[in-house]
Amino acid sequence: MTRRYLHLALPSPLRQTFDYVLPARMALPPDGARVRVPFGRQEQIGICLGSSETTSIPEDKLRAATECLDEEPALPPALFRLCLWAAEYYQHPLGEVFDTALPVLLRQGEPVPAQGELRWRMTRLGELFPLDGPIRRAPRQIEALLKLREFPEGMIPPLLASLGIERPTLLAMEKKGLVECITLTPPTHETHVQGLREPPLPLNPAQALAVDAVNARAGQFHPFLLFGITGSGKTEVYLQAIAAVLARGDQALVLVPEIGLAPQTVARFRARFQAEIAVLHSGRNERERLDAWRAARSGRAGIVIGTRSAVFTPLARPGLIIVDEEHDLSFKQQEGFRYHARDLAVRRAQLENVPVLLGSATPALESLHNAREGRYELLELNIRAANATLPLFKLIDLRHQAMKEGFSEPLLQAIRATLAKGEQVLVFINRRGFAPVLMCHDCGWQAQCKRCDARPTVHRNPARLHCHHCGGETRPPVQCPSCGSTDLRGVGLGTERAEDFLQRAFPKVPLFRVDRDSTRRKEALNQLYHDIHAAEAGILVGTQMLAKGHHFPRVTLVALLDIDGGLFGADFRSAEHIAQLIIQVAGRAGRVGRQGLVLLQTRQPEHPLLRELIANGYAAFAERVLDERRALDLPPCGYLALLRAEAPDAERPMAFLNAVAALVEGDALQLWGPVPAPMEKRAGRFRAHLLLQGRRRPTLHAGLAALLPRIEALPEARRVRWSLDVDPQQIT
DNA sequence: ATTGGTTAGTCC
DNA sequence: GACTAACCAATT
Repeated sequence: MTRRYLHLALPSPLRQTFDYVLPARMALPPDGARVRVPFGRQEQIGICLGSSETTSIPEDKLRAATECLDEEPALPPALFRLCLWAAEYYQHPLGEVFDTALPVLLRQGEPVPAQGELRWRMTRLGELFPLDGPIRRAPRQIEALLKLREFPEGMIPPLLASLGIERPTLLAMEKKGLVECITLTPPTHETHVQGLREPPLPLNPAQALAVDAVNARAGQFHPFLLFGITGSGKTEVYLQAIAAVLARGDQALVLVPEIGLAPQTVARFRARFQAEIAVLHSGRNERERLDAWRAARSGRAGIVIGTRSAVFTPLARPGLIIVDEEHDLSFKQQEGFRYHARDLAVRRAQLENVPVLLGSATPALESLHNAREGRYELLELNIRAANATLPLFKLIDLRHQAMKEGFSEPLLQAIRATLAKGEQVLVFINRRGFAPVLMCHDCGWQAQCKRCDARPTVHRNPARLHCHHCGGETRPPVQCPSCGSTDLRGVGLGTERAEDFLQRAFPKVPLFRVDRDSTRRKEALNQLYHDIHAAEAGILVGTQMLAKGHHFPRVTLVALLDIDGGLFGADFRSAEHIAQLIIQVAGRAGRVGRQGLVLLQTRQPEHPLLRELIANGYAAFAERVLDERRALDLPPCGYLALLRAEAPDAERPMAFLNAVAALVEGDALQLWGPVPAPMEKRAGRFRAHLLLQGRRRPTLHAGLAALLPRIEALPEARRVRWSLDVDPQQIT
């Protein structure tokens, strides 16, 4: 009899598979099933990739698999193939890809189907057992036997306990073979509840067109880009497209940015649909995640809403995938397996044969490019719902302006006028804390983080120097360590200082600060939103948090205090990101029939991209940026991968990357670097990177696939922590 | 002499 | 990544 060998992916950073002997007692596991195996001197759970009758591993190294955990694969075929594809595309070890795709409890060996209900039931012997036989001196057992004969389907433990039948009695009877304990396995495929709780809202023609377009592609792969200005009713398009999916008995998967999964988002879905909604985000514990995962896989949940990693949730009957705010950076995992959930969602839709809908008011240039090249169908929503007009943009030239704590006089006048009308003002600053730098007024000394090449931010209440890069906190010095002066001052502007200043400038006006520090406490954010809605005139000061998701109907003036940093960032995507931020923040204003005003303070009022954005909108801006990208072969018109390395000293990362650079032959891949990272030292480690550029996607990928085994073989590779980032979003 | 820190090699 | 053996060093 020939032996079979299993090929397994194990959860380790090794880019290879491992072969094990399939023991005679074990049935052949299907692809995607979990198999427990000995690995080194410990045990691991691997994923089955297939089997064969031969192996290249010498006999003395081979070991036998311990057990198979799944009759049906833990990862259904489409997801299994998505993982294989992703491992290849991102050049990441397959075992770690599976690790990301599966809930932690499944990786630890929990069964895939939900644990069934426990029941005690009579056996065949028990049915026929004479009561005057050997049992006659055990009255409790007789009592139990009589009761169980009334319930041939078995009885649940609480019911037995209520009748005074105890567990020890049952265990004794089990030993004699009179009763047995069974678990009822729930059906693997369930159907979700259908129907609406509330009627759909009426659609404008553009929305109706979008819903019809998506519905027309049911059951086939077709990517859509829903480009809808803020307030144009994208969510209603999602809801009605989902309604059609549910009516067919299928399921919808909705991916949202990390911040987007606020309770009110889920509440809106729950209010509309009767179907069970499985919610997956970082705030849920492992048990809740597994429950949601099972509800999705069994088909019981009609809708699955989740953040990035929810793209790996199995669906019994997939019908539609939606990625809301598809431009959002939180869809890209920034460590370990650096996948992009939006891109995987498109690939998954292809494997599942379902349409995929990417929605945004400020689409990523990648997506706009795909739409322009005809790979995605563009659906546009240009009209704001509820008769709201678009806000008016104005630049405030900060040159030759007297400034008060970051506020120019024209801005203060506009704030005053808005408050006088009983309306609200939103002040956006992309920096939390009091001031970004602590400086000595006498000698110019600046506080420096010990573990990073960065200056810690000054915070008040409590007074702290807080490094936002490593999380380190210290007490601010009383005296300058350099000259001994006590005149240490915070320089620059953060949300705390703006709050301080505005409180003094407008003492009678309610003021709300919205940033990570003011909303750290659970429920604090909801309370803030509630208070803001309840207030009349008022000022909101905050960071990016104000730009995402939530809408403030009373805000008619939006002020962005300093956009110049974003316009000239180190990253080639800086302009794109600041434009998205400007449009998203502006979108918070003026929806209730009142014209909103957006004021941008800048020292670069002539900046051509900025002028294009505020004069002609995001689409026109994007066209110009795309032209620039094309000229430089930058994404989405060229393709990048970033090889990062870090170590406790500055030499080893550079030595490693130089060794890698020496491996690259031919001119298919252009190399940029290696160079130290923009912030070389971070959290006590020195970082450097090497950028690889290919003019075409297949060129880049072929180059990477050839390069990786050779990188792994480098002795320098063992002396650094290195990682490859395919399609990097942030070059930092 | 011990222990602690680093390095290189293995894991089917 | 987890683990181990081997090596070197400076602390009892």
